Amino acid sequence: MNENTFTKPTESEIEILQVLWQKKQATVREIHNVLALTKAVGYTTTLKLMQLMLAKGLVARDPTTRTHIYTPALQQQHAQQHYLQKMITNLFSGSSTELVLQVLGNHKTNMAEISKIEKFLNTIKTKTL
Amino acid sequence: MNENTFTKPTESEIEILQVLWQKKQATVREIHNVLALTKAVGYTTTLKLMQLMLAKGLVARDPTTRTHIYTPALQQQHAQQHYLQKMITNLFSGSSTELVLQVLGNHKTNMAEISKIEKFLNTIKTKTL
DNA sequence: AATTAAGTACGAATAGTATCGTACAATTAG
DNA sequence: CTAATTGTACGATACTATTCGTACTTAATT
Repeated sequence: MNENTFTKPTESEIEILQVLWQKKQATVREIHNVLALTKAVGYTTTLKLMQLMLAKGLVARDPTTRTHIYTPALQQQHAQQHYLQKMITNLFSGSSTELVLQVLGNHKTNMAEISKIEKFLNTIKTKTL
Repeated sequence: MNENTFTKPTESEIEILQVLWQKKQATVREIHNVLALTKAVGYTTTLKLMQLMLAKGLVARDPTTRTHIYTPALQQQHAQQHYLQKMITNLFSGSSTELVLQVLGNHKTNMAEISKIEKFLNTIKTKTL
């Protein structure tokens, strides 16, 4: 698997990646414990999924230790871009601005965050001019 | 199917809904023609999908005419919110602001759109104060 | 009226995803 | 040293989604 090729993770795989992105690395047990907090799933199911993800090149692992340690092999930002693009196309008729407005309208955003966004808009402006 | 119950459309179903949301209403043939522009798919496949969507309550149709006319039964905004929420949770570690910044960074946004966003941020500000 | 064209209905095959039981291996506890 | 515990490997199964062929129906054309 070439690292430029984006292998689309399934929904379950994204849940696992999400944990890996946050922890940087984790064992199957650790990931399973996190998933088990929000849904009923057997340990071997998580294990199997991660083995499949390894085959797809979505994760890497250190097999030298008895308990394998997994790391994400797909950058979070790559996945973010892929799914954002798909979402803009299929759900927002191609308008990224509509998506932004929808998010801002539906989620509490505090002052610090608003400032961050405003600051970012200003840098875009200077480039646009 | 109760209208408060959100039946999660599959990916193919969203593609069909996208066409319906834009056209407001359409026949199977019309939708199929649009889908055929971007992917190879048989007419009866599209038909079958739409019949399944009818059963799920994702679309409605007027069967009094020979060629049934379909309308979306799921509001675009509801689908948008559902998938945005999921995306924020699974791909952006729960941070809607991160998502906004990512979108703004990856998509050309012209002055008119920037202003629209800034205006919206200002209305949020007054509510936050 | 008969033929062709355009439509719906739906069973069945295929493909993709998720789930878990069981076998086996290695480590740890007694 | 033997048991129990904890881990990996992987086949089998169930579930979900997608695809399309074929039968049938209705309308239009000749």
